[in-house]
Parts: sequence; structure tokens; C-alpha cells
Amino acid sequence: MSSESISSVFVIKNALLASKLSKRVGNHLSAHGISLAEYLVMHYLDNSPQKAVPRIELAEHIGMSASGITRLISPMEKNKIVEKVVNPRDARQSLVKLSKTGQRLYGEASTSFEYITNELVGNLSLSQQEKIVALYAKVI
Amino acid sequence: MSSESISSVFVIKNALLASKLSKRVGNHLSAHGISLAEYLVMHYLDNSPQKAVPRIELAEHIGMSASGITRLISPMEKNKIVEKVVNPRDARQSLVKLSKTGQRLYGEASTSFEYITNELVGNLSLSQQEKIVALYAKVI
DNA sequence: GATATTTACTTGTATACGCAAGTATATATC
DNA sequence: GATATATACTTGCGTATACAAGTAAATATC
Repeated sequence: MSSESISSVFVIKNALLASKLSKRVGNHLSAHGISLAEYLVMHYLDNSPQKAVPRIELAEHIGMSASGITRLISPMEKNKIVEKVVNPRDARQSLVKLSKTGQRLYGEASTSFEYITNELVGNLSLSQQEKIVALYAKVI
Repeated sequence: MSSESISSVFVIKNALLASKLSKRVGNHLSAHGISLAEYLVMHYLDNSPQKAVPRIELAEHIGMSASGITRLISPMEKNKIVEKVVNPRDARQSLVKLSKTGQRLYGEASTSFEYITNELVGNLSLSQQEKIVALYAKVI
């Protein structure tokens, strides 16, 4: 019975927890017609200082491939949730920006998001949550 | 600039971290010809007391659908990594069990897994990792 | 003990990605 | 300033997974 390292357990439990949380959260977000990935995009756009970001930056931030971002953003553009902004300095880029509609949708969705995440992790105290978040920043 | 709840941040950072970790770990496991999902199955089977578990139990544990498990296990059976065990008490179930080959493969893969996870989360002390894992158990 | 319901699993189909290759533009090198 | 290389993105294709529906076996109800 070879003993298992803490790091292994950490990574496994982290993966299992994230899987559970993202499923639950995804179910709630679907009431707003969006996926968790779409929410993460909106969240990033809303919190980004310049409000219009290159797709590649989105991809890196939310851990998706560039092609994944293309296909994720494409229907969001059709639905007028985000809009394309050209970068005069670099014609290769097409920047992504939350539209007015997108801002409204994000506002509604984030209210749900706050509520459900609080339900899900409410068994942890705020300081416990804060500590974990702080420690996450040190990983990798 | 509405302030964001810690629970939201927790869930988002957790998802992003898990995504990063599972990609890195997956890359390393691919050297053994297996995916992270397959590793999780082997890990669960190896740690399960009775060594032969119903598919539904696997599904619940690793957070996949029953059909997902069917399609995940199927090639593992073909490759003789796991074997089917009938349950005399319940003919609906087909239990899954690590084969000798599977045990050997898991032994090799887990060595890599321990190594890479230690690299990835090595910036956290063991007690920090332990604390987080303990807190994970309280969520949901 | 027959019938209805539930459970464990499989299969068809749809979706959400990733990777590889392609295109256009920018940057570096000479 | 021409050519090579790198970057940002898109598209074709393959894979992993979920959901819905189907099947077979177990359990509950009468």
C-alpha cells in the first residue's frame, strides 16, 4: 500500500472539486442562456481596464486555445453580447469588447453567480476562502 | 465598480487553476498513453477496498455521466487495462477492476503523477496543501 | 406472482473543445 | 527595403463528453 503524496491528492481533489463546482454553476448560468466559459469571458472583459482585449489574451487567461476562443466568441458576437473592435496598431488582432447588452447580461448573470457560488462554498468562512485564493496564486 | 464576492473569486480561481493543472498533468500522463480521466479511474480502482466497482460508482466519483464512463472504460477494456467482473447479486451491473497490466501501468503512471504534481504545487508547503485539501472536503 | 417503477448500463446524436494547417499581418534580419 | 520569421486569428477535423432514449434486470406495489 504505497502512500500517496499530498501533491497528488491536492491535484486530484482540486480537479474533482472544480468539476463539481463548474457543473453546478453552469446549470445556474444556463438560466441566463450562457455557459461558464462565456461567463468567464464576460467577467474578464468587464474587469479588464481597457475593456477591449485581444482574443489571444482571453485564450491565455481562461486557459483555452485560440481556436476555442474563436468559436466561443463567434455566437456571442451574433447575439450582440460582445462586439469586435479593430486595433489600429495591429490589423491581425480583433479586440473583443462587452456591448451594452453584454454588460446588462453580465450584470444579471453575475448576481446569480454570486448567489450560487456563495451557496456552494458557504461552508467555508470568508477568511478560509481568502486564504485558499491567496495560496492559489502561488501555484505554478 | 461593484465589488465581487469572495465566493465568486474562489470558484473562478478554482476553475482556472484546475484547468491549468489538468492540462499540465494530462501532458505528462500522455507519455504513458493515458488521459487524466483514465488516471482518475485507475486511481479510484486501486484505492477502492473491494477492487471491483460498478460503473455508476465510478461515474459519481469522478464526476462523469454514466455514458461517459462507458466510453472511457471501453478502450481500457480492449487494452486489457481493466477487466469486466460480473456481479452475481445484480446482473445489471458490470463491475470494473484493474487488471495486472492495469496495476503495472498505474504504478508507472502514478510515479510520474507524483513527480509532476509535486513540481506544480511545490510552491505550497505540505501543510498548506493539507489544509486546502481538508477545506475542500467541506465544500458542497 | 403480475405489473409498474427504478436502476445500471449502452447507443445515437449533439456540442465543446484541441490540434494542425492555412491566411494575413507584423517584426526582425540582412 | 526584400525576405524570413513570428504572431493573431480562422477553419477542418478528430476526440471527449453530455443528454436523451433504449434495453435489461432488479425492486416495489397491488
